[in-house]
Amino acid sequence: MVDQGHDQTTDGSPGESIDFIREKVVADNAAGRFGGRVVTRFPPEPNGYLHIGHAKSICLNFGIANDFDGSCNLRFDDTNPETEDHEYIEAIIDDLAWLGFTPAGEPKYASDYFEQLYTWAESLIERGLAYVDDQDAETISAQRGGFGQPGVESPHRDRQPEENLGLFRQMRDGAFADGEKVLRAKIDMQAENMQLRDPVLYRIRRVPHVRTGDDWIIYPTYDWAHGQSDAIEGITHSICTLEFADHRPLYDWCLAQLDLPSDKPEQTEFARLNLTHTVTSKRKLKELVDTGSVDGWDDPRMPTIRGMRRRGYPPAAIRAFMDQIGVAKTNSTVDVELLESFIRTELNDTAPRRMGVVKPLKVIIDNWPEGQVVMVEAPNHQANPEAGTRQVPFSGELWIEEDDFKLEPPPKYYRLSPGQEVRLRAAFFITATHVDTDADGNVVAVHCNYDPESEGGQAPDGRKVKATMHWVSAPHAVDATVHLYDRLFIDDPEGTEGSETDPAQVLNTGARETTAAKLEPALADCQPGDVVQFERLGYFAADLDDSTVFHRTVGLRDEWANLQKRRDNTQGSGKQKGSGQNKNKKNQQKQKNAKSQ
RNA sequence: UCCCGGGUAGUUCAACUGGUAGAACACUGGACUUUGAAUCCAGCCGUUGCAGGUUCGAAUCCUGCCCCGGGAGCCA
Repeated sequence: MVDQGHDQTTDGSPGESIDFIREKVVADNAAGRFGGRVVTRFPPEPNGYLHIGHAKSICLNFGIANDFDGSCNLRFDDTNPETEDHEYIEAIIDDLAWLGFTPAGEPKYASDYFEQLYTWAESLIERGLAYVDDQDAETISAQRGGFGQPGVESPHRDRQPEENLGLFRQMRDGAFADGEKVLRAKIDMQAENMQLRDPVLYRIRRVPHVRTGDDWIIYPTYDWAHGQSDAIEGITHSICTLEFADHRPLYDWCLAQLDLPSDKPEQTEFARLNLTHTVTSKRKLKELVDTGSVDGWDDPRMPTIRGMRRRGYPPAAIRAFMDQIGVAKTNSTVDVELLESFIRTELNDTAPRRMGVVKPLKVIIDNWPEGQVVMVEAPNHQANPEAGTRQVPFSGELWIEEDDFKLEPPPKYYRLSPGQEVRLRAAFFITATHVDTDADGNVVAVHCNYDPESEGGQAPDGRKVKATMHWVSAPHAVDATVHLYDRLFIDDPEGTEGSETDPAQVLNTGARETTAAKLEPALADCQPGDVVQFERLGYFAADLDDSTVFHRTVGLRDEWANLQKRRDNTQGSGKQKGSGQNKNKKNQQKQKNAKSQ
């Protein structure tokens, strides 16, 4: 298994802190359960693209397999032909590989087991443990009862095995219309756990299946397929999210009815990942795509694997993040800032440094010899001399960042302003003298003088400047389109989960700002997907299709921006940070409770 | 209303299963700096949901309560 970045091995030695699932595995191994084998699986339904939430499950399942010298399968849970598609299968295989994980053997499919599942269903019927019900979905649902309310047994519940077997075979052979009959497990209509009130095992659906085409018109439900698929593949630890906890008794019941060659797999649930400012609901993400709120599943603003890939997130950083947040049963919301901090940490080590001006302002050096161009040598990575240097052209006409000049500098501003001397990175000291303005009084160019003695960025007299700024020589600049991103969602969008709030309402329509940037010539050599640091601005990824387009992966930490934000906050509205949100959440919950009672 | 799960710094997780509640991120300050970055040091943050009980000693065990999440698809 390919597995960069996971050097952690777990032997359960005391002092080492491991999550509750790994603890369980350690205990199982110590007890000799499963003969010491550890086999997990990642079981997506191929009905959408993978997102950051799936990445947690992937890292968990593959991580455990790796830690315990086991293996992890990729299995498509393709039991519902209505929503599934090849497009998704291929994308999932691709995304998984990109994340850095290699499944054991070929991808598996629940549909590979349809025949076996069918045979097992017949054996259930023969033993009087399942029956064919003629009632429609609405009736079955009503009879199921409610929380604390008794269930009502179907009039067909006591059909004899021979009759059930005949009907079930007719179901498979097409004698009935879609929805006319179902196969149900005969468990307990009074069970406190709703999942046990005679759950549906098979339904009739005349929809071509991605893989089996028209071979079948009856399809097993999740509950009848999942545990058995695990068992067939010899899965030992079946790890899923919390909402399946109520299904566990059913998972166990199904397996208990069957004669299995090996130990029964064990289901364990963990809390799914919630991120602030992020939606991780397939339905809502699809809505964003369908309504054109984003460019597609791979829009760099999307929390999909493909979105993050286009955005320039390194897979190693995503893995490290998942290791850090750990695994628990507590419902929790992780701050996206933590993810971003891992992205920065990784990119800080790996991304070559370059200069790019994202919002250009013209600088004219009045005392620069007309037409002269010199090459200056700039390091590719300050902290890593092995990364080498590059030659960057310098001339009398430059682009600098709009934010780096102020006609009237605020306190503690030590970038360029009239009379202020600054260093241009790896080049010269310059001092602003005067500006050109347009008819509206906007600054269109800053005139400066340079110090010829300061070549390379150091004055012979040893005088210091407070600011070092990036720049690009105007005649040599490479034009590029740069996308700057903000959070896709203004507020915590998962707070609206359960209500019918349109994700579009919390959508930050200003999440993408596009600028015409001026880049140093070396940036023309970027290959699609390359991620570099534009010094002082952040990390930028060359687009996968067009490497003259750059996406800002993540900005650098910016203390100057923080300082200004704080200044604004203390001056203006004294808005509290967390309390408002919490209150909203509580109110929503109250409303929700009121509704359901 | 019934069942299941959960509640520990701002956030995510720890706490060798009864022995001084720690780490990361965030935040604050300092050092260094040709990125207001990175790096390095230091600091701040806790009535462990609440109230009782057992104990020399409780985040941990017991009782009651509160709050949050999930569950009544022929979705997964």
